Amino acid sequence: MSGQAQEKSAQESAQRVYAVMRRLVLEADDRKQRVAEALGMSFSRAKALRLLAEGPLRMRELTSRLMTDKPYTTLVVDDLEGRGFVVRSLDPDDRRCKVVTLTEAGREAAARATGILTTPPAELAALPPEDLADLDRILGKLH
Amino acid sequence: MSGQAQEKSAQESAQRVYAVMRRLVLEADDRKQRVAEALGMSFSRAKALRLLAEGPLRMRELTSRLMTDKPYTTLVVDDLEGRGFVVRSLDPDDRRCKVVTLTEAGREAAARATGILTTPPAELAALPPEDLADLDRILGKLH
DNA sequence: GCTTATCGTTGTAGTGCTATAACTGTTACA
DNA sequence: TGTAACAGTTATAGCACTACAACGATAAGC
Repeated sequence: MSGQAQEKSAQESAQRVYAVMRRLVLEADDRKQRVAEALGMSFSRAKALRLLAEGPLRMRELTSRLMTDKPYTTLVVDDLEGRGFVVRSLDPDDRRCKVVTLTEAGREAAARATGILTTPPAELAALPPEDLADLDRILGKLH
Repeated sequence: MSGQAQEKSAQESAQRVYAVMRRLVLEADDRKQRVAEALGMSFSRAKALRLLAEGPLRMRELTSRLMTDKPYTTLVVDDLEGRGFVVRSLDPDDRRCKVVTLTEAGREAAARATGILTTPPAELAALPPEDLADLDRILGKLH
């Protein structure tokens, strides 16, 4: 096979591979809904919880990480605070800022969401262990 | 390695693999937006166009494939028809039904959307050809 | 032929998110 | 010290999508 033909076939492979990945992950459209149902809140709230599970954030940081705007962040945090999943506290270093921190209940909810979102589809998990090891090795190269 | 340990490690692999897939595909959140911008319409319209690119559908079928309800399908098709991307015609076999068919312009728009959505991320396409061939072979087993 | 069901349409209401402006309290800087 | 900038909140309006009820036209079944 010529170099060009090899390159072409590699790009076709990439396209097929990406199509399968899309199918596997977009079955996750359904998962967003499952998370929303499991936690009794819209998915964007769950997303905020999962972000905060990595550590407390100022409102401003949360806004930027959620790719939203300040007023909506206020709304989301109001809601999460009302449910007892987060607390707001003043940042001692800058009294303009408020720091949002997960409560224990919030941490549990975030973990539940993460569990639902990160569990691989049965189809994928059912591949032979050698195949999974190969996928793991190859995709591990990406960062 | 014992059978149990092997099984455990396989499931851990699956989880890591799925996490990478999620990251690659959900970079596609951005792609939905890019499609919407490129076509100047909301993503759900583009989804309808892509469905119709496989062949004409009755309103009822479109509703079911888009997982939406009848009134919204009417709205979407009204919009697409107004843009000259689809035409409605009476189904000769059942005069209650209307068949929605892509126009040439609609076909082009659908192709543009598909191009944006199915192009593999550069990161993935840049893997060595052997790796892409392996991924292709393994993921090809899934259906 | 009459009833029942289906297809598409219209209308209305509600949800979740986005966008913008205005305001308060706090900080930074000239 | 006075001015500008920033963090967060409130209020308002709009968009995309969902959900439900009702209607006319057509088809199917008894």
